[in-house]
Amino acid sequence: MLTISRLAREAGVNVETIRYYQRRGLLAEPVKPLGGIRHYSHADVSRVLFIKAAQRIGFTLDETAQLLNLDDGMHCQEARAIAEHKLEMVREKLADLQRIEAALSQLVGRCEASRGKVSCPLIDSLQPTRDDESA
Amino acid sequence: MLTISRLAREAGVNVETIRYYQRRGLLAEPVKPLGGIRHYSHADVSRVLFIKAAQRIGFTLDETAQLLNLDDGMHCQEARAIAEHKLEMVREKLADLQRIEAALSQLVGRCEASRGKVSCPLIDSLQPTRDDESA
DNA sequence: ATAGAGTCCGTACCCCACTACGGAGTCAAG
DNA sequence: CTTGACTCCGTAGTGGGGTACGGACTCTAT
Repeated sequence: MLTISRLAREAGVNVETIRYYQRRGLLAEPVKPLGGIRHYSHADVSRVLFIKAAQRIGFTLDETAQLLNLDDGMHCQEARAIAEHKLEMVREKLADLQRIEAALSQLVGRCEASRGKVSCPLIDSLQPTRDDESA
Repeated sequence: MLTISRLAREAGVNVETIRYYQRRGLLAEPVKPLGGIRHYSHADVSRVLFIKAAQRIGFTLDETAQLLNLDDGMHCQEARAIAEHKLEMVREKLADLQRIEAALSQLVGRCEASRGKVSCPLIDSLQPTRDDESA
């Protein structure tokens, strides 16, 4: 069982961040033993680490809250709809990242050989294939 | 050749956003023909689309500016150092996304079958493998 | 020649995700 | 039983990434 400051330290965030996540509903506030001090578990550490990881890959706190709800368990119909939507987002991000990865690693490779100026077709790597809108 | 508002429309952003990116140095300001109006190219559209895609996968504008520098071309030594660093970030994000993808698609699969409550080990999917810190 | 739409530029404002601060309470060590 | 570190809670401030606004200018179309 951890105090709030240990939870924060183990998760690599500020104490205030924990309290902020509680206000936002991403983290439950443990019951306070009548005028005392709240206790946290290692599951809370994992939860905060997850939130931080989700943010790094571009999810907002609201989106992350939805992911956490899926983890917490909910009824199938709802869960499935949300999961499918998130899955779509995830796959788009994944595809973009893979294209960036390819472009960057090519650049590194070219740099190994050449000794002048080099550039990297990064911008092109992420252009939407325009089958749609022909304006 | 485009006006600023067409550039903005084609890239799906606000005119003010274009000007903001110029101030931040992510987009060059085309020369203004003496008391006239600036013109933009389709390359600028691509550039803005790239910025937006980079943001979706969790890069800040400063990081995105670095990626754009790589695209613009720079000297090998510098380029390579930056590219390798970004590549590392990209691969971490990729790994996290792949883990989330696996967890989500499992959840969707389970939902197909069951009809009660389901949950999804999302949090666990992103836990850092703790070889380090043994406190 | 003038109306209306668009541009230019500066400044101010907004939302999100924190982060800091301050006063009151708690708790363990000396 | 006091001191010092920590907790609790509310409220205020910060930085990133825009967004809005307003006045002067410019560029067509009529």
